[in-house]
Amino acid sequence: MNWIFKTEPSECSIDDIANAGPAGVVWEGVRNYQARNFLRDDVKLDDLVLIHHSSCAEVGLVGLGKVVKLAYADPSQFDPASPYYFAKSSPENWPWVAVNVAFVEKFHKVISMAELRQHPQLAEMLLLKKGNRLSVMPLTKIELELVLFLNNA
DNA sequence: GCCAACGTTGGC
DNA sequence: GCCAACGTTGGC
Repeated sequence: MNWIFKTEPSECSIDDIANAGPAGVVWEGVRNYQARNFLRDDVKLDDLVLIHHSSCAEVGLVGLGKVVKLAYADPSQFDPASPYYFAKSSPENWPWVAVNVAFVEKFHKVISMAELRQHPQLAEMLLLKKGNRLSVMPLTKIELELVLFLNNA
């Protein structure tokens, strides 16, 4: 499948992913059950991931990554020093998973949500839905291909 | 910083 | 298990 992952660039930007090398970055800190279920059950190796910068000056799609490690226990849930620490997690029983995401490409420009909204083919894109707060969401092949086309347009 | 939308919590 | 109150997300 194909995905959009949201990230705050102050925490993990497309450049950080580019600098992480083939092992990728640890995609940690997902603390929503619906997003967790996608990560755990549906995200597969080599799935392509559009990277979306949120809560920043230039919100939008900034590049492409791919999944290089399947879901495993999110290490941050066990780390009291982490903002993502989850006190109820134990080594035997933990709810939160991480995957690793490696760099594929950085877009020539930030593709804003306003630009995406101009394309009727993207009307059903979850990212554009009102009130959507999922940080991990599926994307159709058509939607992905159109975004990649827009990057080169 | 505003605020709509959604998720979570907790009393009952 | 209902639902009001509260907290968080995240675009604008």
